[in-house]
Amino acid sequence: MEINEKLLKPYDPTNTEKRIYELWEKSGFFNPDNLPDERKDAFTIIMPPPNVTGVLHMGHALMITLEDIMIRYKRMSGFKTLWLPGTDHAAIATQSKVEKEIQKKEGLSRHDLGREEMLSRVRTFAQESHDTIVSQVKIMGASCDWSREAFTLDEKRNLAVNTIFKKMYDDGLIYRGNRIVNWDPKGQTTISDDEIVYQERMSKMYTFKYSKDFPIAISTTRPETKVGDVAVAVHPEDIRYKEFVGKEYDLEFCGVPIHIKIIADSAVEKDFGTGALGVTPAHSMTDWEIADRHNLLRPQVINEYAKMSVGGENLLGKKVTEAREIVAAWLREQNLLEKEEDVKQNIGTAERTGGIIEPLPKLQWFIDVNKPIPERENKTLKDLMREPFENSEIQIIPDYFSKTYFHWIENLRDWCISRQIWYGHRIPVWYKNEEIFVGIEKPDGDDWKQDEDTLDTWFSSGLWSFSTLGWPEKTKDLETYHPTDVLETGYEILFFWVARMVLMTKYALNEIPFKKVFLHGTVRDGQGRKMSKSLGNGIDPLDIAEKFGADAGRMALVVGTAPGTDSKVSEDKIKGYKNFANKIWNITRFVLDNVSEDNFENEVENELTKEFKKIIEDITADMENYRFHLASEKIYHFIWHRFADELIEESKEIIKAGGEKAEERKNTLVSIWKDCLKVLHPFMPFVTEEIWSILPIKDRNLLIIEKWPFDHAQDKPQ
RNA sequence: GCGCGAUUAGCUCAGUGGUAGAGCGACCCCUUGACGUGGGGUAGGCCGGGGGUUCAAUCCCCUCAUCGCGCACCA
Repeated sequence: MEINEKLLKPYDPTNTEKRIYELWEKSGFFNPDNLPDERKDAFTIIMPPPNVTGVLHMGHALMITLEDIMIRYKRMSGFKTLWLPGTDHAAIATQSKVEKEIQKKEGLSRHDLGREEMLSRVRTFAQESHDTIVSQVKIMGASCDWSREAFTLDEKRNLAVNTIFKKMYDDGLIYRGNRIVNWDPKGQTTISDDEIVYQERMSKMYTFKYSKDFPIAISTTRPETKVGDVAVAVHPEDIRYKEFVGKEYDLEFCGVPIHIKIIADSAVEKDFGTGALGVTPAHSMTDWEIADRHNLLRPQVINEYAKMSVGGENLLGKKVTEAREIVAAWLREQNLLEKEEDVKQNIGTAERTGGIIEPLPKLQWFIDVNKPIPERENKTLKDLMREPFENSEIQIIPDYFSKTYFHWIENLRDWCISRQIWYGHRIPVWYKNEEIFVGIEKPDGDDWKQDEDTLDTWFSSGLWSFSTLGWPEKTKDLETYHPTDVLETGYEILFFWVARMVLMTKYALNEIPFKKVFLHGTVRDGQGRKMSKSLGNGIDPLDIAEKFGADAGRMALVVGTAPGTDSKVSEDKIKGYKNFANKIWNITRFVLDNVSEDNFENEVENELTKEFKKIIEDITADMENYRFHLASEKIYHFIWHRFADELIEESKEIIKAGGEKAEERKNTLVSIWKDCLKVLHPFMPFVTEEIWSILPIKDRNLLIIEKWPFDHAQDKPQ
């Protein structure tokens, strides 16, 4: 057969991939509305929206690869496939990134710029970042429906956010309260428990008495907070202290008058330190809860800038770290210090700014996770998050992650959703004198002033599975594609995101958001280190696509990477799959070189095609069961080491000898090779599509909509 | 402290209740018209230790050790 000129040179992914992607986009097949035939069953994945904080990294590349594999496989299997892409405004992450840049380049803070100017700067940055991300997603070969693209902060999503906020407020699930929160003094905002990163540091533990006359010694690593103490708590069964419980003392501690009551509370560990806990309600989560139980005062002694807000000249206005030294020195001087020891301590820092978290009481908005919801059979939001996993409506892959999930739910506290930043969904609450209005839009009349705060970015992310489909409107999309089939994401955001999507979706629609959660691990460098800017060991997916082709990068990411486990990627590994792309290029050349167009028309069945059918059956089972790491390896292995190394090698003799056997062999090669390309297509879409376009097939479709070569509808209804 | 995972060839990792697998690397051979981005071959593993269940365990159970991760935190 006459050979296509392209095949005479080695495979060139760089030029091919771009052209092929345009071909797919033009075909319209990314959009399920345009798919041929009657397709009844939908298969839906909503893409976890990358943050508009910069560019894509290998983790995104893995996510896109896995989702694209699922979507392409299902599209070829006759499903009405929707893969809906989008991006996340990532409120605090994006704003703090832009703030840092402005600070660095212009020496200005956001307050120097003002709310409107700052927001406009952030929006510009977000737009640029968005454009970059979209082009990168395309380079990876993602067959997602761009006509339905969404953004967590666009108008439609804002309507969804405000609608559900109002609903939760009306149901009493959202409340405004003065409670202790995690305050980030550096970012000047609250953050949720999940945005805290604990760092181990050495610090000093001081054991001392408030005064000479006080009967009990206490231990602390934060003596400066002790000017805010209102009680000393001991365990109810601690005989050492029983006689003191109930007594009250008026003292002066480092120049500040304090009133201490001795109380018994079982939250206190008898064996820790002196077994007595100085209770500082305003600056410790545990102590706040103790104060709740014992009805204690909660004097605040530290302000939003992590400086002392009480005391005389010696303390007032001092940073907490300075105040710590001052109080310690005072204790030594007064001879009150009994012990001073070095201890390891986990210190909470803000994920985005690195600021040391200062627990403070603040007036904020919260979601109550323990309140019964009448229209949900009096279940709590916690219940709604837990149940779909308990009764297997939602399955996590790999399933051992469900244990981690349950563990997290158990420890869940009310979710603080208000943030003192500007970029994000503004809280849909308006105030006028003593009045408060919660609604989807600004109320009529003048003088209404909207709440200054914005919502935690995970609030809008939690709606993602249905806000993207048009909710609160009753759309056709919502009816067709919800609940979605798979949520594919990294295990590190199981709590941040997965749990919150379940919460929001169960609450808003009384449906699960997805049937399966497929978790992937972290992509590490060849030595197993996390890729990071500071280490400079990051691999840029774009460089990879440029150098080796996106197909090669995709294979390197997915072969052998079991769900939920971390993987290592090196350029060597990727290079191997570039070679593989070239291999199948040359296999095609051999096949076309040795067969005629007639061989493409002939049906054939023999031992070899039967053997191959078994392989496809096996691979299909892997695809159905989300074992893409095995499926990809199997087709790779078959093509290279069975088809090329053995079948082609022995074909040389057979074809040379000629006759009937030669013809049958040619038919066999063509038949198997066509199906190899189909099976490989979800993994290496570009090179397979390119080769498909070269094969002499009559009435050819694009490979993207060719039928998967195994009819599992009869064998394995999934 | 509680929980989860890992421990398999030199390296990176799959995998299965029935005499151990891949990729890369190493060594030897092949400069044969699809491809040297190639082909053929060789070496190399008491499948972390100990115990148990079983006719049979790398796989299931218990336990220990080491590493990693998550959560909670001790004030």
